Amino acid sequence: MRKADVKTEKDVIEYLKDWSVFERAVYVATFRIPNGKVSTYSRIAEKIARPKAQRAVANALHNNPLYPIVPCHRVVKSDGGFGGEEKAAAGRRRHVEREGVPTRHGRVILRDDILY
DNA sequence: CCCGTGACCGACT
DNA sequence: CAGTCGGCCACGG
Repeated sequence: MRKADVKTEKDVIEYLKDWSVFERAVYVATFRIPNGKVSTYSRIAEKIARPKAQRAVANALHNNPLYPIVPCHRVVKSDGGFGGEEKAAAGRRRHVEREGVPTRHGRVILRDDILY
């Protein structure tokens, strides 16, 4: 299956058939984040029943083979900041802003109504 | 099986 | 507010 044909959650799972169970869980959870909203590495970790695996979640998203179908740009740090290399981080920030998420001082304003 | 590597986090200075 | 520190964890070598 080609990346361009990945549309549904099932497609995501099939496309990632050879990846680990953990990584699939991370990508599926991220795939569910609605447009205009964001989540955090911690919250994703909680959603997949692995509350203490935020670092592993970040590692997985770092290797996201389905960007932007799996919207890893909607996953931010606990303080609303964007992790990773400066250039890539800025790119994800602009992408999120374009989706209507408010930011300030380069960080997402984490309000309950925009948090997934 | 041990070890290094991170897009992390909360507490603390 | 910025910088440190220790704890955490999946993954690959």
